[in-house]
Amino acid sequence: MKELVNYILQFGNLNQQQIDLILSKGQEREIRKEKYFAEAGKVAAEVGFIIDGIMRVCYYDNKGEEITKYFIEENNLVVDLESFDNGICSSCYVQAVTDCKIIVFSKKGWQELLDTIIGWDTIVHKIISKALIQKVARRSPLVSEDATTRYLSFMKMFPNVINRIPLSYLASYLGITQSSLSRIRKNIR
Amino acid sequence: MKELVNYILQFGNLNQQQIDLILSKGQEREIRKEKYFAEAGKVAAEVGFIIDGIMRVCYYDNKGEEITKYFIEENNLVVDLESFDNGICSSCYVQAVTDCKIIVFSKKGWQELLDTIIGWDTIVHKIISKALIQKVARRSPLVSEDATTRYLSFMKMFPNVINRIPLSYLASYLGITQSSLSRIRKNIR
DNA sequence: TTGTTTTTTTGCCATTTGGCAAATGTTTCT
DNA sequence: AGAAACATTTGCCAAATGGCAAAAAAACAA
Repeated sequence: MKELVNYILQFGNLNQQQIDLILSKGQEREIRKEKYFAEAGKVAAEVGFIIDGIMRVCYYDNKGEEITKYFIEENNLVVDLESFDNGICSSCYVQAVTDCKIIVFSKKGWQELLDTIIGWDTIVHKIISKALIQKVARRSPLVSEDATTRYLSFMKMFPNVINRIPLSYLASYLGITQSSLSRIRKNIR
Repeated sequence: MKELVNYILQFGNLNQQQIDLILSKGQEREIRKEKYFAEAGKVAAEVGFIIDGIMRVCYYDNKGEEITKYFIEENNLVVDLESFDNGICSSCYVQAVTDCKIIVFSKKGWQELLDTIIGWDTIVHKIISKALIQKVARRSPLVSEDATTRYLSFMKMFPNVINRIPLSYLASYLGITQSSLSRIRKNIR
């Protein structure tokens, strides 16, 4: 759980008692590659923190194509905020891309922390804002760059991810076809 | 200021005194078409709420091309959060696309509200989360759709914006060239 | 109105990317 | 190891988009 504690303390200070309380609400869980942490059509009921592994958020577009919206790496929260906060059905799947180890908080446990620990809500706000800003920042350049540039940027940004994920996931994330991505790889070598 | 009050009250309850305090910190300002509300390289020092008009956030990519990252319409907050919160230089310009009327809060006034009004931070957080989630939701489909679909989606989503903005802004927002966008328009008619 | 400037459209052709299917390579399971 | 399932690469050609420059249209100013 050390990773989670370090992560949280970046965003604000907590005493040992508060940290222990937080950890007491978290439950460690393993998720096998390709298994789902959350599914479209269901209401998100848990907040996860990835200790090890890579997950992805994906959905099916109106042509039935599976689109990877983003990847989430180690040391990040994973939750469909819109669904979790508002109790509405999620439109995305959250799937383990590699075998993952995560810490899970139930909605109930999470709420208890918010009610109990003074300042926890502020920390959570900061974490969430940062994550959302990061999502926008990562997704935006993909619109204007050409395919090769997108791939190179991804490599630069996630050097340790690129060899752990299937090409098809990456292609849909970058907004290109598998074959195009394969050709781009070839040209770069 | 009625618009601002309605907007805020969607996210939480406040009494009249609190509302008056908020409004007292806001200052009405007009921004002429093409003028800037905020500039790249400067630290964001104000939060704005657009009463009337359309603004856009844009930057110059490494080829020197001007890219519109998103449009912001009436009844939305406008602020570069990363810059405003962390005191770092902004990487984007915020520019009026049409003549705009906005309500402006200085960083100082904004902070005073946060310090004074209990629950205001929660409301602000909700507003910001929603806005960020919306940004991701709008930007994401642009990656995977083809150019014509992007344009049609934009038209559907912003029917009352499309005729108020120059083609060049829209093209860079959609990630295509002006000429392509012009041809797409032609084919649709 | 007239002339000037800016924006948008269009033509021509090059380049990029997609679609499909077959071939090759890799993983998984027994 | 061998077979089956799955992932990636490749070839071929079609379709989409870009680049550039000129023409047309629209907006603006005198």
